[in-house]
Amino acid sequence: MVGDQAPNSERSAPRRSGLELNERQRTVLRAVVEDYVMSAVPVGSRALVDRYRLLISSATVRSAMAELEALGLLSHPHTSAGRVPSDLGYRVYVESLMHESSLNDADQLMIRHQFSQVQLTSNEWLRLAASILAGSTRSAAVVTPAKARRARFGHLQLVELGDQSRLAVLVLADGNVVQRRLDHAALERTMAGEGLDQAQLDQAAATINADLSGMSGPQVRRRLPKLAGLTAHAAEVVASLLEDADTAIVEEVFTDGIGNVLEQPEFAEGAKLRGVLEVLQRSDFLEQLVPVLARRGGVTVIIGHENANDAMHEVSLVFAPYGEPDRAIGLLGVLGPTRMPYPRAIPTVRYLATLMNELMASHSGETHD
Amino acid sequence: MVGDQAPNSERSAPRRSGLELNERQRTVLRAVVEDYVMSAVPVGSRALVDRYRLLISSATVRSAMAELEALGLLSHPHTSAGRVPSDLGYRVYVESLMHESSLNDADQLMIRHQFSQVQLTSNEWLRLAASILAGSTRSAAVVTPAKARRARFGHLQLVELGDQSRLAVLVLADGNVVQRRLDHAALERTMAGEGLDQAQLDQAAATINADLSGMSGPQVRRRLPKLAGLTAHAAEVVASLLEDADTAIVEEVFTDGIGNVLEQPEFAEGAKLRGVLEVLQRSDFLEQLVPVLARRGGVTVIIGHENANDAMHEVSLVFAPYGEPDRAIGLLGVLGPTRMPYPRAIPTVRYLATLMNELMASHSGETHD
DNA sequence: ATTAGCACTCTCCCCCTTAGAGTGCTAACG
DNA sequence: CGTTAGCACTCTAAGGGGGAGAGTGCTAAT
Repeated sequence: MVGDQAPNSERSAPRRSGLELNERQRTVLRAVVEDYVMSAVPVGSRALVDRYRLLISSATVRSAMAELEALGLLSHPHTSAGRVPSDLGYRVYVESLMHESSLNDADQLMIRHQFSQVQLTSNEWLRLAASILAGSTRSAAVVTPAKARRARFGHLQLVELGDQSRLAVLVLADGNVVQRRLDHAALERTMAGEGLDQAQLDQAAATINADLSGMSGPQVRRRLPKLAGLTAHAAEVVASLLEDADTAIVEEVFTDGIGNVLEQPEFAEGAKLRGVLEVLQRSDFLEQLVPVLARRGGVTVIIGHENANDAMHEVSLVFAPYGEPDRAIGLLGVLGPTRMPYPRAIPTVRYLATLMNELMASHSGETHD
Repeated sequence: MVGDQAPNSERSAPRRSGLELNERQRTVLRAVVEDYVMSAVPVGSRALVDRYRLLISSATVRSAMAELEALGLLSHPHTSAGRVPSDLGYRVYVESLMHESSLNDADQLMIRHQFSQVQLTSNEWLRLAASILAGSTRSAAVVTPAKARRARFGHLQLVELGDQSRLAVLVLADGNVVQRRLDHAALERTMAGEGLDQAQLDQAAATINADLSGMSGPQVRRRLPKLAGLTAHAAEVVASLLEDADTAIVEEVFTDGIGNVLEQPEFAEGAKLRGVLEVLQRSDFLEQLVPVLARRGGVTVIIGHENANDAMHEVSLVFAPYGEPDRAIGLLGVLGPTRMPYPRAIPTVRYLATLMNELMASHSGETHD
């Protein structure tokens, strides 16, 4: 329905050198990939002609396989097993062999329905997106919230809480919200006065708002000396809030369907996933991915060793950015073994990215805690 | 340092019938549990006397083991393997055999240091808490944000965004924040007027705030008819925001260290964790745990089959609530195989719970997005 | 009551064998 | 000359003995 026919150039990570396959090789490679993705069992020449009703003999398939292996597209676990696609083999498949079925209308409707079903706030969108991705690709899904690369001041509100403290709520230019409770001591430093009522707080906030609109943390900090005494510490608070928001771009990552991956035979030995989970959870891996994917746009597929991170050498990523390039960018996608159902994963990821775009751009952009 | 000597009664889930062990049985059971927790290998009588320098012979240990097995505290994988503690065996160990070393000062300091290190917002506290729990117990950690059982109105702010829309930021009585962007259409219904400037918005908010303070979603909704026309739709928005907050009590769950569990031999076959992960992520499992743990207070240990949920029959939970019972309650704890280092996990969980309490209660209660 | 001794049981591991799948090569075929 | 049938070869996976070792339970002696 939306953006499902992206050009191939959009999704390839590395540029391939002129790798020209004849029709038979293409057919065989496609069949090997698809069979192996289904069965997880190395596929032999005989099985291939049987299952795919190829009109050639197994011997012919064998020689084609040998050619593909020489090209580095297939590999041999050992002499007498079937063939398995190499990372490069998957790459060729994804770029020029795959029949990429755009997500059918029923699926699209079903997904849309799930989103419309609930009174959702944006973090729940993320959770739901992850859940849908995981469910319909049988892989692990990862969704990060959309945040601006550099946090900018939007609007500050000072709120009186029940007790002595105040809450500083800072709406960023990208629509996200950062907040901090100010205790009594901090408040005195900020306001140089006690017992301020809400009207006075609003007054103070108005001053700040007029002054700092659109600024980043460092800018606010540079501006500090020039501010009237009243708001100096408040500006300090604002600056540190903005800087917090900067450093924690991908603060929360929503994942789902890790169990799906654990079920795959390549990860039957659970410890193999350990490194992947750690990279996902702890490092700035996703954060570094944001600008890369944002620049490329559309769906990016990263297969096995194409992945820079060692821990990720046995998995593939199918990811897309969403959001508005100049405002807030988030990531969403799936992670699974290289033996991944790309023709399913890619349109699903693409569709969800466009859907998230719609949701963000159009009317009710809600956010929750 | 704080609250580390809780009475035993505080942490047992089921009440045990009078199960009286003599000194030798206690010693043997303790040794079996501790050895098995360390090694993951069924422990034999001979190995036990060797490793623990028991002053009795292996034959004596054997008969003690047979007694313990008759009592249901130990079990036998098969005739000629060593003994393994049963769930009940762990239970007895946890309740009356364990030497629970309170977290030593160095560890406490180290943890405190990590919290003081960063300019943290509350969700990052949660993440950090999970990370520390996972790291120091070598299990999976789970932390949920502290939320009030029933969301109550605290303070509403209407914020003008750059474009045509406004943002409704609702600070709940428990200090959490819910927000929703109001598009143009919604805004007209709300305010019956366009081009309202910030001052007018503040005015409108003030009216609402005076009226709805402390109310729950349904209460707001009941009050709707009595409100002046101007704020009717705004109140509707408030009500639905409150109800959203209600239904999504445990909206975000921070987990860490799943890889630790995958490394344990009992979960070497990764798929065994699948059910557990699903329960944790999808169901209301944790949500149901909140009131139970809150009522019990302190650290609760749930071992294997004590767990109501079938998927959890092979894991143990060591959890504690944190927060203030009447305001906001959250959960934190670890999940691992029943073969868990309880004497380490329990004090760690307890310490982190008290630490989170301190952080929440005392000066800078910050919250972020 | 405790312990030494001993027969017995069971798993684990190693090794061997076999069956089966799949390959690569060669020679025949259209 | 590309394609195919045939065949020898290779390698794995699965199954079937043995030990070896660990551990038990029982009994008799202390």
